[in-house]
Amino acid sequence: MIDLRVLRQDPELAREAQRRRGASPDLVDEILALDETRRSSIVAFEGLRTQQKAMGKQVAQAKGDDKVALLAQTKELSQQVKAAEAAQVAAEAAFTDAMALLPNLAAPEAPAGGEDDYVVLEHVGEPRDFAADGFEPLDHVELGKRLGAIDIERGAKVSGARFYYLTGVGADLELALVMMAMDQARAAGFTTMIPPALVKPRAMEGTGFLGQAAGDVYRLPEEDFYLVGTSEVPLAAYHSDEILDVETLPRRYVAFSPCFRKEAGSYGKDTRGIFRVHWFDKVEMFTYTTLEESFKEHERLLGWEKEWLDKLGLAYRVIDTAAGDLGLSAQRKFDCEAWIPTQGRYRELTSTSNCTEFQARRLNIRGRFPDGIRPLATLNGTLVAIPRTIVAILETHQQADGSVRVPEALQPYLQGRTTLEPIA
RNA sequence: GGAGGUGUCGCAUAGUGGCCUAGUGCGCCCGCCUGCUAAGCGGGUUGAGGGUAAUCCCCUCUCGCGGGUUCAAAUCCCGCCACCUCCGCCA
Repeated sequence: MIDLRVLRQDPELAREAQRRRGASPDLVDEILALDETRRSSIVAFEGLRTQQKAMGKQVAQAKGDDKVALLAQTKELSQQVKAAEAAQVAAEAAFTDAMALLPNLAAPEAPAGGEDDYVVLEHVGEPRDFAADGFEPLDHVELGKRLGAIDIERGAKVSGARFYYLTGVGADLELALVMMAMDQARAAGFTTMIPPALVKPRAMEGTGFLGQAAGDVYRLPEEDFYLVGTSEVPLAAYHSDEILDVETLPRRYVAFSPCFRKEAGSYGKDTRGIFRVHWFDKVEMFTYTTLEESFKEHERLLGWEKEWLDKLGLAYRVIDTAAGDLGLSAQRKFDCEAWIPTQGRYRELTSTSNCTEFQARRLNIRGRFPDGIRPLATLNGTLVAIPRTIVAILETHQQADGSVRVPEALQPYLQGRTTLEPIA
């Protein structure tokens, strides 16, 4: 939810933001009209309620015939109050529903347009030149098989398409990556968290995942639970309905959790291997801070993501996502895309979003400032999404004999192994 | 899953239909007093929304949440949620 005051004072700002996302600006005017209706219904209700309270006092003190007469009057007034209250509740709901549809206002710096209108901010490292090394790179599916690291056939047998087992050194690799990521985050001052992966609708709705992304979310209708697609959800909802002292900010959390995604609408995309799957584990960074600080914090989160990819020896580029590709909650988003040798292109490995006060308004997360109470800003950033990172590592660091070199920083977490060798 | 209990303004409590505009104590904040501190004295101290551009002021809502009964609900009734105790089941 965006700031209603801003919307009232400068609706053109919001209309323009909608246009830059490729969305309709009419929603803004719809909301303003509903806000007017809502306010007049409040005035009407409060007036009647004040009358009712005054008469209630008279009734309490009156006796005999006076009381009987007063009761007849208050009875009628009571009906009016009820009607006015119902009208007010309805107006409020109509307003809130419309407001929930309005995405965050994209940052002025975010490029206008859709998915393909991103701006490349920088390239780090050079894609590996396999021609110079004198061999054709294998893809991660083949490498995973030879190393005994990834079992896709049995994943499909047990759970279906887009499922997999990490086995042997593959499983070791996940645990190593998780520990290494946690160590980096802990050193940066993050509090380690293991959050629930099943959440109630409020948490999902509040983080903005029941908007356009709703089709991608698994739901347990029997219990009215959702399976989270990212630990951003339980981390954002962690402080819902709380007022945090501003001196305790920023609050930085890093969570390990499974992530579940239907991947609806991506039929035929990335069907080979474990690049796009229904379930994976992820280590996610999350920050609560002030709106003013959020922009610098966003840069810091990006910095930690880059530090991470640097340590893994991956070539990547950083993109500034276009307004239309921001999702409901984000004001600005940077993606780090690593070079995947057998795909011959850069693919998203991590993503960091500044949601400004958008999620905080929906989840009622506020800060106590010297001059009052205001919503906080929330930000999130991937440290490591396991399968994609494994894909990038295996393909990038493979050697002619089918073995894979282990990046130096990762070696201590893999029992000192410097290479992963094919089995049998 | 079953039985019972509890849920009031940061904490602890009072409040069994109208004088509750929710009292009191503790804590906290401001001031006074005071060699310093403590004590004492006075005032303030939930949050949301509306009137307003407004940190003043006025009003409405807020006693776990949602319904209902009533002219009137913290109080009575129903449903839900959370926590506690016990039983069952289970990794």
